[in-house]
Amino acid sequence: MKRMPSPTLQDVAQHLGVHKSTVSRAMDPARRQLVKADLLQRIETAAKTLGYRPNHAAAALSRGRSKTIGVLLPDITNPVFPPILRGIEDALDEEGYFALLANTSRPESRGHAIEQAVDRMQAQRVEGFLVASATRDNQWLDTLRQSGARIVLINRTDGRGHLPAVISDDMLGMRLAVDHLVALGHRHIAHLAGPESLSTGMARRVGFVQALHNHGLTAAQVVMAKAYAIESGEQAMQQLLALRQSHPHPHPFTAIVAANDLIALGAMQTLRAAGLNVPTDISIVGHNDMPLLDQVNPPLTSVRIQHYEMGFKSARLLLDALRDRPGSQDATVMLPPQLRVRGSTAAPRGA
Amino acid sequence: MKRMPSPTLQDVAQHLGVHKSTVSRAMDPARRQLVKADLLQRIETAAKTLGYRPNHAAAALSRGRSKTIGVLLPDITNPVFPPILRGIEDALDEEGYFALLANTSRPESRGHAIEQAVDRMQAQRVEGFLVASATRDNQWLDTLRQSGARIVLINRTDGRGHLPAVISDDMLGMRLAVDHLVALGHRHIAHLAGPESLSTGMARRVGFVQALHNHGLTAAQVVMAKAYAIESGEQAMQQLLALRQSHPHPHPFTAIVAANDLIALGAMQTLRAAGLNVPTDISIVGHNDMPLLDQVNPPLTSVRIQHYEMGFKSARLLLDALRDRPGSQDATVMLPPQLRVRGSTAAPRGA
DNA sequence: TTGTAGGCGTTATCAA
DNA sequence: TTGATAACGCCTACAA
Repeated sequence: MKRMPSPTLQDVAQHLGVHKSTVSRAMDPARRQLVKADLLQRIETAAKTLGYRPNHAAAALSRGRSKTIGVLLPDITNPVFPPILRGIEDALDEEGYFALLANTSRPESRGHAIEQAVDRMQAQRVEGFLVASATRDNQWLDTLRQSGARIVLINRTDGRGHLPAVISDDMLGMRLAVDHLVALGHRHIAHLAGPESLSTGMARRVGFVQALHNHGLTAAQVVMAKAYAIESGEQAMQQLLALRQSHPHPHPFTAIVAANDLIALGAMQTLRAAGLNVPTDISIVGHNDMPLLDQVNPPLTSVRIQHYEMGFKSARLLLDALRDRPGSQDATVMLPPQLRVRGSTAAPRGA
Repeated sequence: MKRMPSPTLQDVAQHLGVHKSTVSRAMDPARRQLVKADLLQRIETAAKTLGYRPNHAAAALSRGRSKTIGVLLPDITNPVFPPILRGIEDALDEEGYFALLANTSRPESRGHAIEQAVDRMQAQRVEGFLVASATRDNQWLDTLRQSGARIVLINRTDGRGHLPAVISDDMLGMRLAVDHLVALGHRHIAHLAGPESLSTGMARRVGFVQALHNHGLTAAQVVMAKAYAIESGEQAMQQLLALRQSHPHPHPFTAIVAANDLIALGAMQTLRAAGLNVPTDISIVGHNDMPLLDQVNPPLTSVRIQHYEMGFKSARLLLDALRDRPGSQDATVMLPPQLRVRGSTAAPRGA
């Protein structure tokens, strides 16, 4: 039959007795017009019958653009990331780009996972990076930036430097949560914070305090969960209940804002185990609005973040930056979250 | 400063006054031994100080291996796919491969989404394909196979041909579900099936009937859901209840096996709305064991599929096939599912 | 409107 | 053990 290797421009060219440059032109939408109409026609049919497929690897080498970008995220298995990734790929797809993905949180051999991934991506000559890994330890990020790489951050900001980023407005998110609870009549509200080492953990805690302040209120209590996980939520809630016992207060908290849905779910379990009812005894608001939250008992009120849009915008921002389109420099795009009110929040007892 | 483009083998070579071939050898672990020890040393330090980074695009062109494989799946946003993808990438990572991902289900311009994705992947010269898109309409898959591409299927089989595949043992899965219910005392069990157009939909329905048959039982009723979605589950359950009314039976079903968790969740909602209690009136078993199922009310008993392992094995299988290692040809690997028993199943009334 | 030549950064094959 | 040369397939000048 035919030979194994797929035909090249050269093959198509000599099949027609023309030069490969001509075929190259004919294949490029941008320069197609430079080829006479009927020749173009013949080239196209020849290409089709020979089964020609462009070799992007060769084009990449020649033009220095690989049409790939690197995406770094902790773990695609964490439900916040799939919509982000989907947004990224939908945006990249429009321009013929592919994402090279790396899950940076590996149980084994942790530590250099990120650096290795970045190395491999640079070997593949990715044109830029989308970084959703949220650790605030940034050694590698600094190195990466100094190497001149194009970078856009997702759902996190950059401590010192000013890298462009697409984030959710955590101040607003907390304001929505707090305003909702205050409107229901709550005046004593506690916060189950996320790890301070993550930028969202810190931003949401600050946002929570600020939102209360807007109402002339102060935080009833703040306890930090060790991780964004159900068990951490359980533990943190136990601490919160212990605090409540050891420091009896004339007005104990009647509502809780959690930095994350998993923390909120853990808290609900602990409350249930302690014989407290949600929402009649205590209201709870989560954060992220992950899937199936409407199916738990009670359905969890949560701050919905525009994950898909974050992914999409960040990819667009990066693509624009690669074109050196101005206006995309150092931009920090903030997306507004929305509150999804469900059954876990209600007016406090006797309100 | 230094020039923008990253240094090449040539740069490193002339920095040391040696030939680039030598540097090339020094950089390749497999041929490193052919270089004298001290020269190797000098080359390595020179490479480090110059900031040399291998250009994989060039290597790909030269060696004809891109070190990338294409992954086709409907939508990463569907919770079954993240663990599969994670498994794939963990396996690929071990060999320095990257996955190029395409979400094949696009709302707009549906139809040619898959073909376009495949085209782009072939242009990138992926070395093989991992296909988790489950439609049983296979025009494009046939074309792809005939083009000589290496393919491994995930969570689906191939109608006519015999492509290697990694699937879950759906017969066993249904047997686990049915055995569990029968052991609890159920004798009249209905099935909410998935779409017949998906291979899992069909396989699970067949498995269900077979599993009942093993006990000398026959299916109380089978209704097909239009999609793997909560709403479809609600609708299908309504049909099931209607059937139950219109055809009064001396022994109405006391348990339901759903082809999928979302269908099961929808069914639970409909049952609740109809004033029926799960599990006291009716037991329900789901399928897939998606995240947060232990948090719904009641916690859903479900057949847990080894998604991560499916991804990992499929990638390994493909990598082995690329090396022409025998034993990996036409292999169909079947992974055993497990039953996760939770609160949605109990003994039937009066048992 | 088409052809020619050279180069992108590597690897492979010889030769030295 | 190292060097020289020719691909790999495409793109971009520039020349015709």
